[in-house]
Amino acid sequence: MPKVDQAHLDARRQQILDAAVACFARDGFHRTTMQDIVRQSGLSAGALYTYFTSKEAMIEAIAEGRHRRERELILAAGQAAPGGAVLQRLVASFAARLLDPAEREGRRLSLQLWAEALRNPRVLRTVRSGVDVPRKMLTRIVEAAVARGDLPDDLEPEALARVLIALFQGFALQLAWEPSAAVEPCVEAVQRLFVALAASGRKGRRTQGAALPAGGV
Amino acid sequence: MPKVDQAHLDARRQQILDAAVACFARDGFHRTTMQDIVRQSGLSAGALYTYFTSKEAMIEAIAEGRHRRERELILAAGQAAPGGAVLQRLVASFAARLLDPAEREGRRLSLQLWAEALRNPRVLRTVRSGVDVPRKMLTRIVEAAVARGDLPDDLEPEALARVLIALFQGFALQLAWEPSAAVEPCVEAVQRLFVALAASGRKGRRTQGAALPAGGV
Amino acid sequence: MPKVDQAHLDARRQQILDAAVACFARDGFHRTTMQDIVRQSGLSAGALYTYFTSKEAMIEAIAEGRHRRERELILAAGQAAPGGAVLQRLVASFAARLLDPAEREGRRLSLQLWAEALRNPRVLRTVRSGVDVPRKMLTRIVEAAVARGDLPDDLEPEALARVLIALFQGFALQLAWEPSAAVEPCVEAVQRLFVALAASGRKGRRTQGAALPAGGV
Amino acid sequence: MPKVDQAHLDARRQQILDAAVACFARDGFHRTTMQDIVRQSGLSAGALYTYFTSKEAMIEAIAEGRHRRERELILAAGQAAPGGAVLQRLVASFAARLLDPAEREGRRLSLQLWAEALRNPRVLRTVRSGVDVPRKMLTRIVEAAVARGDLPDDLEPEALARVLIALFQGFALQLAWEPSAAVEPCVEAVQRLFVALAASGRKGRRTQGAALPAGGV
DNA sequence: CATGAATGAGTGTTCATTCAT
DNA sequence: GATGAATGAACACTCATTCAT
Repeated sequence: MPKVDQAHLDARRQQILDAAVACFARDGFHRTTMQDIVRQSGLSAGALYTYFTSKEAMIEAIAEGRHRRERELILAAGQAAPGGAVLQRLVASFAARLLDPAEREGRRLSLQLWAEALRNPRVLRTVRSGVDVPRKMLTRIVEAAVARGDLPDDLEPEALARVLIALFQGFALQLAWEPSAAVEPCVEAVQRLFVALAASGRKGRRTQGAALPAGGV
Repeated sequence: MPKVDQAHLDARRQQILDAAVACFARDGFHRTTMQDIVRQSGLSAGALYTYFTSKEAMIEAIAEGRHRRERELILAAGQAAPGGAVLQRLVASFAARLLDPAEREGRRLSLQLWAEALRNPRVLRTVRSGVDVPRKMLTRIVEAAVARGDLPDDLEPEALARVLIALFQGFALQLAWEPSAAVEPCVEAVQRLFVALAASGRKGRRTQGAALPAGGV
Repeated sequence: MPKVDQAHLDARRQQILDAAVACFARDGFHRTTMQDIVRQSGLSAGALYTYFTSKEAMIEAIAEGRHRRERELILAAGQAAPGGAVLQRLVASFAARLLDPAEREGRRLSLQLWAEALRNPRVLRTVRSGVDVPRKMLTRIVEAAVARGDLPDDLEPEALARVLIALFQGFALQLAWEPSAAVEPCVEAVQRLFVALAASGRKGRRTQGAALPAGGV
Repeated sequence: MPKVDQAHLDARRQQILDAAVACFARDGFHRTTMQDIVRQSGLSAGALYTYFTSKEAMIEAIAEGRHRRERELILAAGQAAPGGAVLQRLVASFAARLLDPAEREGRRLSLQLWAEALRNPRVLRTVRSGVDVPRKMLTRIVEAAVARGDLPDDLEPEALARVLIALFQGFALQLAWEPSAAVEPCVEAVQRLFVALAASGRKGRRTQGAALPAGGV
């Protein structure tokens, strides 16, 4: 009986998603035809529709997958770096992803998803939840830093969280258009900004960030 | 008498571009049909092709127009605010555009263009030049601030320029998905970051930014 | 300006409908592809969709056209034959259509429509209205005959109307499957049935139908 | 041990046909997918093809089954009512089937088959033989009635047989589109027609039909 | 210059059928 | 015998573009 095991089904599904991701990152959603994905996946048109009800559903599944992973990475980063210097460590972890060439495809895909979100409410929901969860976590981290006296207490923690996200996505954009852009100095600049902010809140003390190596990305 | 004066031609061309912008911002490039633009513009299909050789050409013209205006705005902002506190004034000017509801359509359109840039080399060139020119200008402004001693001299001016652009575009993204997002506190946070950075470079002096009103956007 | 006149548009529409009728009568609705109609009509796929929003819409338009014509024919037949012997004349007019070889395509098409009516509520409505109107007219004719004493007064006029319709459609079916079937003797038999019924209601009088020539179809 | 007894095979075959009949009557042949029948039958796609070589073969098997049963019913009706008043009894037996709500599905199916017959020669042959056999039997019955003097001797027996069939199928059509149509008065009218015809052949005698109860369906 | 009917290659999707397990 | 995942040729329909008027 070809009642194939779940692992096989999952593998096929992933095979299709991988092919779709490759096509979408290369050509965008709308310039990618189902035939492109058929060719890329090595499967048949019919097979694609056994696993996904439509091209749209594929886009949504990819958005979902990407943003779930996004959330997991950021939650892991947040938990891995408790106590002082969390923000710097988070920035460093963001930076690492920006610099990873293996993430280039993903960044192109994200950009497509961001644009798609304006038209597809399902994608919008996914994109927003992929941003909301990190924001909440970053907000809590900032709150903790403020409580410890590592950051001034007269600014909104959520605003700072949004600033971090804007920076991350803004650099992702610049890298998408210009993969050779030099991000390291930017990361350094961002670190300096946060170190300076931290210092501005604790006049007399040594800044915590000073403990980090200079280019500590 | 097909001879028609240039003003008429320009007006027609703009009429088409306006219609196209409205459609593209609403539905994205690929979900907008030429018929949509025909309807929106009140002209005929044939007329569209008298002024633009293809849909692609329309997208490129729009990209070109948007980024020319972008460059002009930022150059104006840079020239209008020479001397001390330029950075803060620039951030304030960015913020004003982010907060302007009339710019919402433009932000949606930009997002579409950013995604399109990944596929269309002409659009990519336009988008990049729309970012490069401001970056160069910002770099010079930062260099001047460093020279004046308003910013630490051990960070790359261009990196700081990129940080500013990343912030602006990052917030544009967040606003595109969530138009009701509270940006003012974020702008305030950004101002604080730059004020702190400025202060960190001049231990003994009064920070230049302190002269700005607290929520000085 | 290719703003073509209404006559041209109507002609084109009819050209498409004619092609569709030919295909549908030959192959049925579901075995006819749009490409078949494209070929048959000599137009392009796109042109078809300028005039009809879908294949379904074409079927409905054809149903509508057929049944409008049906109604008109029967109303004309009813009005053309007032007074005595109306029923016989009506039967003769039905028979003439059944015997007309030019109607063969139409009968095949009707059969397709009858089957389609079971699935498509719009077609059902059209088919039913194509039957209801004639039935009402026939009912009134029978009522008049009863009033004149040409038919017994103890049977429901509408029932007799339904009998006539059943006969007509039943023979249309038999002819669709077996175009060479001999209908004339059947028509004669039907005439005899109605003559006999008329006679049974007026014991003493000469039957009106007897005035008709023996094979008077 | 794929060896399975014949009863099992027959049951499976019937299970599939029942499911197919239900689907076809509901949705028509072309709108019914094999998956629909798979679901309805509770079997697998593969199983269907163990018992039938194609969807077409299933339609033909159903046509065959229906028309065999049809023939049997009518033969039984003819044999069960020998002697006088056969025609009335036959009409009554037809009417009983028309009025049986359990036959509604069958009528819808027949209508599909009639339309399909125009395209599929095998189905056409089956449909025609499903009509030919009854017609021959009816013809013989009419001939006997004529011989007995119960019907005029100057009309073709086969024509009268065709009239009966046309009536039966014509009413089946009307009921398929309008299940609530009142057939009883129509049956009564048909009976009256035949009684009158019988009477017209035997001026002086009591009509045979008069022995039947008034609404004797 | 303007029109809009016409084009036809290309799209996403379906579904009868097969066959490895 | 039974399964159901896989196939791929078709399908209805779209839409950027053209060109006769």
